[in-house]
Amino acid sequence: MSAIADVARLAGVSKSTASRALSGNGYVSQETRARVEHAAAGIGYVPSSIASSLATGLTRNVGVVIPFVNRWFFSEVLEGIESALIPAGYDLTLYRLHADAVGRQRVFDYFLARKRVDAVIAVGISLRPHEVRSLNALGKPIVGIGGDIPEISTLSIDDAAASRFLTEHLVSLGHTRIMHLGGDQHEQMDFAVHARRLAGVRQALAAAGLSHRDDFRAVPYSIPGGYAGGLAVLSDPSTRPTAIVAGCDEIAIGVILAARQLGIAVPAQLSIVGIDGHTLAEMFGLTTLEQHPSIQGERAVKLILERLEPHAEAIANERIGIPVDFVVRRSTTAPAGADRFA
Amino acid sequence: MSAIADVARLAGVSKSTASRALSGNGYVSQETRARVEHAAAGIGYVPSSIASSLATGLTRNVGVVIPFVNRWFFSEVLEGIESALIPAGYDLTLYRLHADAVGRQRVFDYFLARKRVDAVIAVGISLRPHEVRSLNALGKPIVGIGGDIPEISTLSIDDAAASRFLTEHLVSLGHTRIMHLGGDQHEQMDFAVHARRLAGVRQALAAAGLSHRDDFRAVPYSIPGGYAGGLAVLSDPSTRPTAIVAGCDEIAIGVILAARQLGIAVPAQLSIVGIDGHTLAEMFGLTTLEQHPSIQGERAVKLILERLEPHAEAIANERIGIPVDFVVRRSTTAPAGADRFA
DNA sequence: GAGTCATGCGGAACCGGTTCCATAGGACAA
DNA sequence: TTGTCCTATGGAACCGGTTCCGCATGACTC
Repeated sequence: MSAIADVARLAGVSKSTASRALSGNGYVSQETRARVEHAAAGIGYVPSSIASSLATGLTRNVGVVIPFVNRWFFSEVLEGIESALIPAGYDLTLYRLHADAVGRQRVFDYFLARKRVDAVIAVGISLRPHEVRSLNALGKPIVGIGGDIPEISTLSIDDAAASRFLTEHLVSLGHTRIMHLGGDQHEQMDFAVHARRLAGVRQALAAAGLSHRDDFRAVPYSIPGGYAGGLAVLSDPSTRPTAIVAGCDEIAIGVILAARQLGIAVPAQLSIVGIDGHTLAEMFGLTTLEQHPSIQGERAVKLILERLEPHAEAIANERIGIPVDFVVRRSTTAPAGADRFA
Repeated sequence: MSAIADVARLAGVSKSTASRALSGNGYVSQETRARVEHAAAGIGYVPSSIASSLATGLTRNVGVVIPFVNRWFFSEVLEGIESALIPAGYDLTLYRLHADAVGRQRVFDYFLARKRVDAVIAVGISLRPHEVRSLNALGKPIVGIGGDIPEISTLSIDDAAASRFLTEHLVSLGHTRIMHLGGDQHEQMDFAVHARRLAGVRQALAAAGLSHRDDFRAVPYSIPGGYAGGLAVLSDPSTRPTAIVAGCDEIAIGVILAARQLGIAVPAQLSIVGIDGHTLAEMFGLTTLEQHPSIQGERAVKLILERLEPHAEAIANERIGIPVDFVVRRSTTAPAGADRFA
């Protein structure tokens, strides 16, 4: 194991000069620097980031806590975080936070606190006040994605506004029997995303005077979930809605497949909208509200890096709304028989 | 910043005794241990894993290099790795290795080598000999997933055998016009997965005397890729195959959607098989060969942990074949008009 | 010619744990 | 009674960098 002391000896300088030469901090003559670098290359010197971290107090490592890595939204966010973090010279340590409270406790107490990371990005996880406090006490910046967390900066779309907007769009097309297929209210994760999206739909329906009893059905947040839910909701022609606001694109795609299965023409007999901008949305001609999760990840990194600047003292915590893009494709139109220009 | 020295002072013992009391190594009386623990709790002592790493030479951190996190196979593997690593007390540091060589070089030189990790798991990335050597020189165990890498232990399915088996299955059903829709031979990643799967199909076709010119079409490894390829291949009834071996389940699902689009009945007019065991395979009734990527991730962790045992000196490098499960669903049958028992 | 300042470098302390070594008391066996 | 072993603890070295401080040199200013 060759250390910087070996490099120094070989170059005939002191440890401190070798350190300065290799790190570029402080005064070192051109000639000395060259000698040190040559010596380092000669013995294949590799600096120990651990020793460096201990001395400087900086790990150059950011912890990402996330509930899933194999779901579209989360993997996209993770990709965005990774691609922004590495060029900035930071490592990414991944902590998947399961539903189980013990594991969560363990991650916070055992891993995050132990000065292993300089900062934390929480994706789709609502940190508890004491979790925020313990991280704050260690002076570690935190940024959240996916919902509001008191006392820290967060990045998210406005879920209620999103589904309200989509519902209003369907209303403006002339639909009157609109239904929401979204996530189970009891199975949602920390942020009440499912509840907020449902609320948005209901707000729009109420505003249009189109509220009705069967305005919602809970389904798993996946293509099979949307498919099964779609079959259930669409099979009876007498009660069938003319438009569906899906809780996410995956549900929407499932509903499209269910409609095809039942021989219901989309959009002629059924309009469908989703939220996400999923990779498959284009192929299925899905009208959706894109929320660009990978950009959310990149922006979170930018916020973290700002807070990691040496001088940056207290940056105000803010709730940053992520802009969404409404993309109209072939899954929406006016309901059959409606006069579009009524 | 309270350190172990503060704990020691508060408990009226030496640093060494405090360390022994808290870590559980060495002799400490019950009474002293209790005093130390009480003192630690009192001032909210949090050990620095960095300092511990420097002293012990162990980071309790495993590096995972992976080309994607937002593709099914890779995210499943990652999930499997994570869920096995955390309970073992290890952190997971993620390095996404892009196609670009500069980034790759950087990851290896700048991050992995710097003693930040105790071991490396390479997923879907064929480490170069010098990369393996540099990691070996640092005494860091490596395990690969997805293909063979000289000099290290690897975990993978036998790609050629898999596609050969599936092709043989279609042959045994009586199909004679079998085609492969797989990945572009020039766009594959490090491991020649695309080439090997194509080779397996051709071996089986040749063995059955069914070789033909139009036995392969290159498509993107995705549902839209399979869809577009499917439309192209299936639109002409005179040249249409009666069975398709897809390079992966996503392509297979795309082909199923293309067939539906063209009004081709699956499996009556077209049999389709995939490789993967994708989450959506069941919903589409896809006959496939499951390769359980999350289990591959878990097994890789097991291998890594064995190699990380203090005494474990030289464990032989082996190529471990991952068992696959053949799951027959509704996408395969004998070709129309064929006498199944001929 | 004395004072100031920028540059270049070595020595030593420091980050916060772990662990080797020495010391000492008590139990137990020969 | 002496020797040996086990337990319990403190002191100090150590892991491998970074950085503060001090000293020396040379250029430049007044």
